[in-house]
This record gives sequence, structure tokens and C-alpha cells, in this order.
Amino acid sequence: MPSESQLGGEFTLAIFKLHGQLLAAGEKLAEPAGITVAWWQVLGAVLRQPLTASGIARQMGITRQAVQRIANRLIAEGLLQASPNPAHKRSPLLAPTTDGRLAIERIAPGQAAFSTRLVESFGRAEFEALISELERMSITVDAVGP
Amino acid sequence: MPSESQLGGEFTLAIFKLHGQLLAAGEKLAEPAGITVAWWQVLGAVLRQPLTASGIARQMGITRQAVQRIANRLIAEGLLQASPNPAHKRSPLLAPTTDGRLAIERIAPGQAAFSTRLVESFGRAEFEALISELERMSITVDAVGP
DNA sequence: ACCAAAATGACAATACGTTGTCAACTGGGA
DNA sequence: TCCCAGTTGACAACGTATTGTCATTTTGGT
Repeated sequence: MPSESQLGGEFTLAIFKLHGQLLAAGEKLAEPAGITVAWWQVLGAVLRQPLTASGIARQMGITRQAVQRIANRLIAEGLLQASPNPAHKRSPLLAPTTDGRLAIERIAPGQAAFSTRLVESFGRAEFEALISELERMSITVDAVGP
Repeated sequence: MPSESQLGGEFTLAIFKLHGQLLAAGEKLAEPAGITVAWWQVLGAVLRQPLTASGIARQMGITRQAVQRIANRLIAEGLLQASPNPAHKRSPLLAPTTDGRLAIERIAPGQAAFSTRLVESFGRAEFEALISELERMSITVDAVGP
């Protein structure tokens, strides 16, 4: 019978490994569109409605500085545009440009195809159950975490 | 009914979130010992037997350059020592120093306690099942990945 | 209305990972 | 024996994320 400590280690290892695999898969999907996974995530966050840099950061769960650097770069590349924000003079609302939307649209089919292969290979019911368990685990980690 | 594309996105999000949570938890555990999670991983890899930097990298699944940079730092900090490698003149065997082992030992109790809380809160049987499913998912991603 | 606290963008330093390149070393086949 | 391919460490450039600090802007309580 494995110790709790061992189980914790195995779980962490499994999550780290999957994180690496999904990141690598994302890079392969995003690269043909000339963007990175991080750019993809930032553009994806403002597809439905404009957000400020800080707002994107909150939604993504990373620091606002990290988002800000990528947003600045995306604006320089012409994939993101800043519009004046009535609610905050220093914090413009960010939205994708036409080029930005095109980049995301170029990725979408590959992402959908990959997801479909993944769900069908793993089993749809099991896939949905796994997501549920991961979300429950996330809550548990927050609850007991050091 | 969610589309496969949505499910893929939810799954990726769940993994990324847990990765971030576990990384943060690891940092909290390792910090009192004066080391980082990356240092912990490298030291942990040579606890049982000395390895070369490239060997550690293979075991950890990251590039040898990343390990090399951390190993050089650990040697400078006196936590890791290099012994001549009969099998390769340029690639010394790396092993923890006494200080290195002490650092790991200072982390172990906290890690064990955190793991125990996690396993007991989540449910031991469900925890073990989740690890199994994650490993199966890892294999599936490798199989269908882009 | 005013003032302190919170939010925000800019900037710097740092950690960690990647790819690419180069020279030195190792090992195996002609 | 010799040479070539693979391994390895060093170094550089880059992408991403963090923390910390600063000045500016917004907001909420008195």
C-alpha cells in the first residue's frame, strides 16, 4: 500500500507531465498561425468581450504584469487593439483586431480536431468524469493547501 | 451537451489550474528550506544514486541545459557535489552534499503532511483512481497528440 | 469634499524553461 | 587504427511567469 506521501508525489508528477504534454500540443497547434500559446490565451480571453489587462489576468489566474507584457507585444504585432476605457483613464479595454481574430480562427479547427480525437479515444463519459474530478481536486487543494 | 472542443478546453484549463496550484504549494513547502521547487526536483533525483546532469534531465523529462544551469547553481550553493565520472571525462556524477540532504529532509515532513491532508480530504480510493485516469490520459495524449 | 486604500501600468530583477550552436569527449564500424 | 555519429557541457538568445517598486488613477468611507 503506497504512503500518502508517495500518492501525493505520483499525483503531482502526473499533473506536471500532462501540463507539459498539453503545452507542447498547444504549441504545435498555435505555431502555424504564427502565435504562441500565451498569445492564444490572451487573445482568447477577449474574443467575446473587451477586457482590461488586469481583467484578463484575473480571468487567466496569472499576474497582471505577465498579461501586460504579452498584451503590449500583441498590440505591437497588430493582433490586439486598445480602446479608451471610460471607467479607467489608464487602463484601456483590449480587443482583438481582425488579424487577431484570423489567427485564432486558423487555430480553431486543429484544436477541435485534437479535442475530438482525445475525447473519443479516452471515452466521452470518462473524459467528462475526469474533468469533474479534477475540478473537485482543485477545490480540495485550495482547501487543504499549505 | 458540450462539444468535444469545449471539453478539451475545460480539461486543459483544469490541468493548467492544478499545475499552478501544485507549483504554488511546492514553493510554500520548499521556501522555508531555502530552496526552490526546481532545486528540490534536481536534488530529489540524485538522492538514491548519483547521476550526470544529462541523466537527471532524462529522468525529469526536461532539457539537459535546464538541469545543467540548476546543477551549476546548486554546486555553487554547496548543496550538490560533482565527483569524477570514470565513464565520461566531461560529465561528472552529481550527488547531494550533507547540506543538500538536510534541505530535502527539512521539506519532507511538510510534504508528507500536505499529501496526507489531500488524500484524506479527497478520498483515498478516489485519489488513487484519479492518478490512474491521469496516467491513462497521458498515454492517450501521446497517442493522438498533434 | 477629502483623504486613505486599492487598482493599474511601467519598469527592473529574477527564476525557469526552450532552441540553437560550438567544442570536447565517447563509442562503434570500416 | 581511424573516423564519424552521438553525447555532453558551455554559452547565448528568447519566451514566460514571478516579485517588488513606483507614480497615477479610481474608489470608498468619513
